[in-house]
Amino acid sequence: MSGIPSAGPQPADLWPEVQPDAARRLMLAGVESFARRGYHATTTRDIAATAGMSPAALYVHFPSKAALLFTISRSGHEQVLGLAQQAIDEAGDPATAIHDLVERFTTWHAQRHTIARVVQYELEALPEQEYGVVASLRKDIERLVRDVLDRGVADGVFTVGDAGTAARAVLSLGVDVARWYTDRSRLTPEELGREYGHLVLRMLGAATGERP
Amino acid sequence: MSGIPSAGPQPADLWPEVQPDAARRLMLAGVESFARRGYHATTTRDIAATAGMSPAALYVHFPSKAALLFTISRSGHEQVLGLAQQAIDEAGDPATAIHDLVERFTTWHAQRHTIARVVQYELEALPEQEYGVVASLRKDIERLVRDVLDRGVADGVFTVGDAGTAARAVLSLGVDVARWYTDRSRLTPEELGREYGHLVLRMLGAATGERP
DNA sequence: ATCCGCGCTGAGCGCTCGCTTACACTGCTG
DNA sequence: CAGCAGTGTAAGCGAGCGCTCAGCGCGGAT
Repeated sequence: MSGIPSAGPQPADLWPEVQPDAARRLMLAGVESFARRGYHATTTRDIAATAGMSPAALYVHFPSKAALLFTISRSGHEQVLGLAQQAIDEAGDPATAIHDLVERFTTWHAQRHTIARVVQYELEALPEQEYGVVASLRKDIERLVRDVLDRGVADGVFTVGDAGTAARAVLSLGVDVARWYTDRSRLTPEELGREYGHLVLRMLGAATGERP
Repeated sequence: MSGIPSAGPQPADLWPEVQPDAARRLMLAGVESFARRGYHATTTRDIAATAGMSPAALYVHFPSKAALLFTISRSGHEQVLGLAQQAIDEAGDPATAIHDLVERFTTWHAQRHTIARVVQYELEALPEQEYGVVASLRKDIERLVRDVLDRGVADGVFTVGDAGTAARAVLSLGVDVARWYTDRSRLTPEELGREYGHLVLRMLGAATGERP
């Protein structure tokens, strides 16, 4: 159905547009630290040390530790939203759309599992206003999936008891990948994405013409 | 297939065996605080205030804040392991076993979503030794699911590309419920459990004799 | 040659953290 | 009644936190 080539597993080329270079290094260091220990257990000294700078350097580029998290989180959510939207736009029918969306969504969460962990599990640490921005992006993503599911049910390709619950389940599978996937996991991000795309179609009652 | 009656949505009767009463109130306060803000963002003063005591009272019953988390986490993991084991023991075949396991697992995570959040998402805050104990319980749970899946594949009732990946997916669905479920969610824990039990059977390629 | 402004640092401020200590109250036991 | 174990508190210690600030080095414009 889709078959996206891997963009490379390293996050080195994340945020190529962020200027100056030091700000990007701080974001990278923040992702690393937040993912490993969690936002609240991470100190600004940790982040600075990982980025090879003094603690005060953080405040030259970001007004606060929370603002650094927000920049990371918003960017990640925008990437995911874009990737979901693209999968839907490029697909002709709901089954292909859901399949490709799940495949790319899952692959992204496995490939970028460090940033994905921050994106999915540290958003409650955001200040109220910033949280609102991110929450709105999350609603957009859920709405996208929900709408495709509704179309599929209307077309008779999906059979689900409750579309809202099914949408949650579809996203849950991909989101949870960020929790358990590591670089030592047996399947590559692409293999996992393909497998999950398949599982989800079956879960939704869409015949995929398979047999072992 | 199963149909477990709800044990009551309130966690008031959790840990009825914990003595003295003040220790249980502290655990309850800890669960509440850890779930809402996360372990590291929770202060011992928060916990004590929620339990209606002075900060020093915590140390009468627990040697440290981390020990309180450990007590909560271990107990929760033991409950989940027990519930999974029981579902398997009571079922005659792999399909029924997986269905009932997912149903009870999901219902538990929705009904006890506050403690489930702590159990599933705060374990990395545990000290190394305590983490080991909990990690071992988690391995037991995963092994349980994995074994049932293997049996089902051998019997020809399940069709999956990779049993390990499928086991992860099955557990992911239930675990992630703790992240998004709230008391205001549209489906009751029991309804959600039934729906997820159904979805998982279909995901595993087990015909359930359904049609809308 | 001088100046400016950006990127960065060393030092440290004010505060809150987990936890300890000294002590008080209660009810039970001899 | 004295003694004691169990349960609680008020006060506060030392450490580490997020963040600030005065100043420094340096490349480019004047």
